[in-house]
Amino acid sequence: MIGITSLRVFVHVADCGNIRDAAARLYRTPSAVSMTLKSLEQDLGAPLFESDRKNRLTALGAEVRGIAAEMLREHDRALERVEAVATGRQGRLQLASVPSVAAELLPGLLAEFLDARPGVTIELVDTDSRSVHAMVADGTVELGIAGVAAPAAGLSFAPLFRDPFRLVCRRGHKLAARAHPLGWTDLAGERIIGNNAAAAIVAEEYRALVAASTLRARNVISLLALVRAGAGVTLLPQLATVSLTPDLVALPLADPAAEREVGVVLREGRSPSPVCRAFLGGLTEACRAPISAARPLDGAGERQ
Amino acid sequence: MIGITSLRVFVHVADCGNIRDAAARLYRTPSAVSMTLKSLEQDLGAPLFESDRKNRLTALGAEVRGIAAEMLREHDRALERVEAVATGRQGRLQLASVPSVAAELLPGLLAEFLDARPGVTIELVDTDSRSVHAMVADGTVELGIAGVAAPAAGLSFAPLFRDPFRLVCRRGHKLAARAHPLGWTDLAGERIIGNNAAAAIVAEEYRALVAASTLRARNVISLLALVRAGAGVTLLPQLATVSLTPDLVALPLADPAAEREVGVVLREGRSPSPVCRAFLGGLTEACRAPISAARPLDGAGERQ
DNA sequence: AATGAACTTCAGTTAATCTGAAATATGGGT
DNA sequence: ACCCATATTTCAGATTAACTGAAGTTCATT
Repeated sequence: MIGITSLRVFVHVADCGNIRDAAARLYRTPSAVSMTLKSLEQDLGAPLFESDRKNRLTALGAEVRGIAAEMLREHDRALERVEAVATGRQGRLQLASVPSVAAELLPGLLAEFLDARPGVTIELVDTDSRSVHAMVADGTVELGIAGVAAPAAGLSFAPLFRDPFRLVCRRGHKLAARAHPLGWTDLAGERIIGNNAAAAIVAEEYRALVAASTLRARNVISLLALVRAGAGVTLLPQLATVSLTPDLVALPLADPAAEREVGVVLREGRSPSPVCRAFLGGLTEACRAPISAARPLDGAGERQ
Repeated sequence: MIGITSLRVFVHVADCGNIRDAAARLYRTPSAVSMTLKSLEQDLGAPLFESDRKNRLTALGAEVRGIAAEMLREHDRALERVEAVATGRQGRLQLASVPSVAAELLPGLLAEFLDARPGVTIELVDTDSRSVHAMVADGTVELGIAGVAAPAAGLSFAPLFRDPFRLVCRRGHKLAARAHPLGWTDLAGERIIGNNAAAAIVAEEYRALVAASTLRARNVISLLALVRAGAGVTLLPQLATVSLTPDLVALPLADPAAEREVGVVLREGRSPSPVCRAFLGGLTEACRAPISAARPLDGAGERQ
C-alpha cells in the first residue's frame, strides 16, 4: 500500500532535485530516503525519475508530484486544525452568565482570551441565574456562570467566588450616613424594591421585608432608575454595584449570610471542549487573584 | 505525532459507535483499535468519547471527526488518482502519426483503448513522417508513429511493421491488366505523381522516374483525385490503399526493397507515461496479429 | 581512465504496531 | 441492588515496518 509518508518523501526529493538534501530536510539518512522511493516506485509499478540522479521526473513522476503535493497540503492543514481545536486555539464557546458577571468581570477576560486565540469564537448570553441553568441543561450553551440553584439532574456547579449583598440607595438617603454595616432592623420602614438577584438571600428578615414591599423590578437599569427616583432602596450583590453612578451608594450589610455564591454550571457527563476548558482556566484564575482582573472584586469595598 | 491511520481508526469507531465493529471493518483486533484510540487521545490531550462505550462523542470528538473524515476522503481520492495515473487508467496521451496509420489502423484501436479506460484523454495529430519525428523531438507529442528517419539525436525508433509500396492507377489503366508484379521498367513512360510517402523508396529507378515527373501532391485526397482524373499514377504504401474507391486499383511491385518501415518514435531518455506504455502494448499487439486489428493489414493483399 | 559525488544495497538495529489472553468496566435484566 | 453477558482495556510477547551505517555501485567530470 502507498503511504502518505512515501509520497511526502517523494515530493521532497522532487523539490530538492536530489536525495541528499531531501534526506536532510526529512531528518533521515539518504539510504532511508532511497529505499522509501524505491518501494514507492515498486508500488506504482513505474519509475518516478528518469535517472538515478533524481533531478528529472518522468511524466508519471510529474503527475504524481502534483497530486501528492496537493494532498499533503490538505493533510497538513487538516492536522493543524485538529491540533488547534484540541488545544483550544480554535473553536466556538457558547456561554451564558448572570448580568453582573457579564458586565463587570467578563469583558476584560473575554477580550484578553480572544486576543490570545484568534481562531476562537465566543457567544455570550446574559440572563438571570435560573435561565442560565436552563440553557446549560438543554445544551443551548456549553458553559454557565450563575448562582447556585436547586441541584438539577445532569448539572454540575463549581463555586467561583462569594459575593456579599449591599444596600443600594440614594447618596442623600438617611441610611447612607450610617458608619456601620446595616442590620435588617435598620431597614424597617424602608420600601425594598425586589429583584431577581436578591431572591438568593435566605434571611427570614429580608423575606418579610420584601414580601411587604409592593415594588419589584427585573432589569438592573430600571431597578436603579427606581432607586434614583426615590421609589425605594434595593439589595444587589457587590459586583453589581461597582459601577454605580455617583448619586447612588452601596452600603454593607451586617448579616454575613446575605451573600450569593457565584460559580460555573456545566452539563454533567459532558467533558468540556478544549476552548471551554481553557476559558475556565482563565476564569478561575481571575477569581482567585482578583487584582489581575479587569475590574477588581475586593477593591470595590473602598466605600465601606 | 498524529498519524493518518489513527484518525482513520477514530472515524471508523465514531461511525460504528463501538470498537468491536470498527475493529472488524479495519481487519484489526479490538485491542489494537483501543490502543490506537488511546494514543490519539493522549496526543490530543483530551478525550474524544464521553464513556468507554464509544457511542457518544465529546465536543472535541465531534469536531475532529468532521475534519478527519473530510481529510480522509481527500486522501483516499488522491491515492486513487495516483494509482489510476500509475496504471494508465487515467492520463493524457498526445500522439502524432502518419496519415495512413491514423486513418486505417488507429481508429479501431483508439476506440477500444478509450472504452477500456474512461479516464484517458487522447490527442491525435496526423502529419507526414518528418513532422512526426519533429513533434516527438520537441516534446509536442509523447509518441509518434512514422517511418524511419535519419537517426536524430535523442530519438528512438522501434519497428512495428513493413509495408510494401503499390502502384495506384485507374481500374481501366493498361497496367491494371498485368497478372504479375510490376517491375520498374514497366513504369517507363508513365507519369508518376510524386508524394511524401513514396519519398521513402530508395530504388534508383524510381528516383529517376519521379525526377522526370512534373507532378507532385502532398495530400492523399488530392493525390488520388489526380490519379482518378487520369493525370498519372502514383505509389503508395499498401496500408494507404486498403480503402480505395472501386475505380482505383493498387498493384504489387516486383522490387522487394520498395517498402517503408513503420514504427514507434519516442524521445530517448524519457520513460513513457503509463498511458503511453499501455497504448504501445495494444499497438504492437495489433501489429503482430493484424487479424485482430480493425482493418487487416495482410488481408489487403487479396487483389494481388 | 581516474576521481569524486551521489545513489543503492545490505545486514543489523530500532521503533511501531499487532495479537491473544486476562483483567476490568458497563448496562440491562431480575 | 445485584448479576450476567458483553464490551473494553491492559499487558506481554511477537510481528512488521522503517531506519542507520558501512560498503558497493553508478555517473559525470577532469
